[in-house]
Amino acid sequence: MNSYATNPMSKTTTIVREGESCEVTCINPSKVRSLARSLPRTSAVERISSTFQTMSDPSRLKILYCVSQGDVCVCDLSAVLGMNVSAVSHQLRLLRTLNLVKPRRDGRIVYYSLSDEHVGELMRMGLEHELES
Amino acid sequence: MNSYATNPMSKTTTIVREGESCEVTCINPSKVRSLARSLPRTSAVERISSTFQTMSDPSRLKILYCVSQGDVCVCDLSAVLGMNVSAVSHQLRLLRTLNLVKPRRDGRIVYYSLSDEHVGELMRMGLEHELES
DNA sequence: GGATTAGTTGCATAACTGTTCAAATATTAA
DNA sequence: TTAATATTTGAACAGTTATGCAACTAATCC
Repeated sequence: MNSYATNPMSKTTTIVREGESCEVTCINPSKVRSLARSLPRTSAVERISSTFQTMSDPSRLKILYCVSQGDVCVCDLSAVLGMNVSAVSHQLRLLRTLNLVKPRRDGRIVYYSLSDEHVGELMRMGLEHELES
Repeated sequence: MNSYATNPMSKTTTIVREGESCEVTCINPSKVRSLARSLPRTSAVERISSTFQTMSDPSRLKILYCVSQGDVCVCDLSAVLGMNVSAVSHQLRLLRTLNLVKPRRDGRIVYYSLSDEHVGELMRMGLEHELES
């Protein structure tokens, strides 16, 4: 095979990554090829992970919880969460940009509500598991 | 009421936040009290959000996907993902610390597999939604 | 217009994070 | 023991991010 002091376990095989073929060294070629075929491409994984990232901050997750229960204004969110009004507004802007919440103005007051049901589902699932463990 | 030029919408009420009672100014006292009652406490929210944070990185999410399909060694993960072996190992250590993956040594080779079914569920849900949209 | 309230935004900053490089450890076989 | 391989680890770095402050806009009522 070769003249090294130990037998390397590694072999080489060809896989397709992000649409382009490339040769890689690995231990289990068939497993690697199988994974390379089924792994969603980076663009899709990035979209999913960014959804999770939105829910990865405690303050933001609390905000999402509140607005999932119905319309809540900035001032009330600030009161419930014990957060600076400015901090709440910054987070709401982020959520607005991602189309996860939608604002409704009533005079000086702006009410926010959850507009993405998928995020609501993931949040409920996370909550359920946490409370039962 | 008062002698200001405009009528403020804000009122004050008392809620319980993280176990301690505090007076807050808000627009809708009853809504605020209701949210304050149902909002899980910070320690629980932090645990949930840290689960989401784990899945908020594309590389880590790919690793989790791979090890959810069966045992995979570091070298093969590196090959499939096109990542530095060291980077993969760093991420695996993090996942190990969180008890999300478990290692199994076979000689020089260490195989990792998913050990937290809840994370697997959340990942599948995220994937399903992404692929259908 | 003028004064007050509700909310937004830009900037600065401190904290965190993912990756790489280099060095170390663990295992195997000659 | 020696050499090679598979993985781990520590340190450093670049990039990101959540928050607070101050200044701003938007809306209301006199």
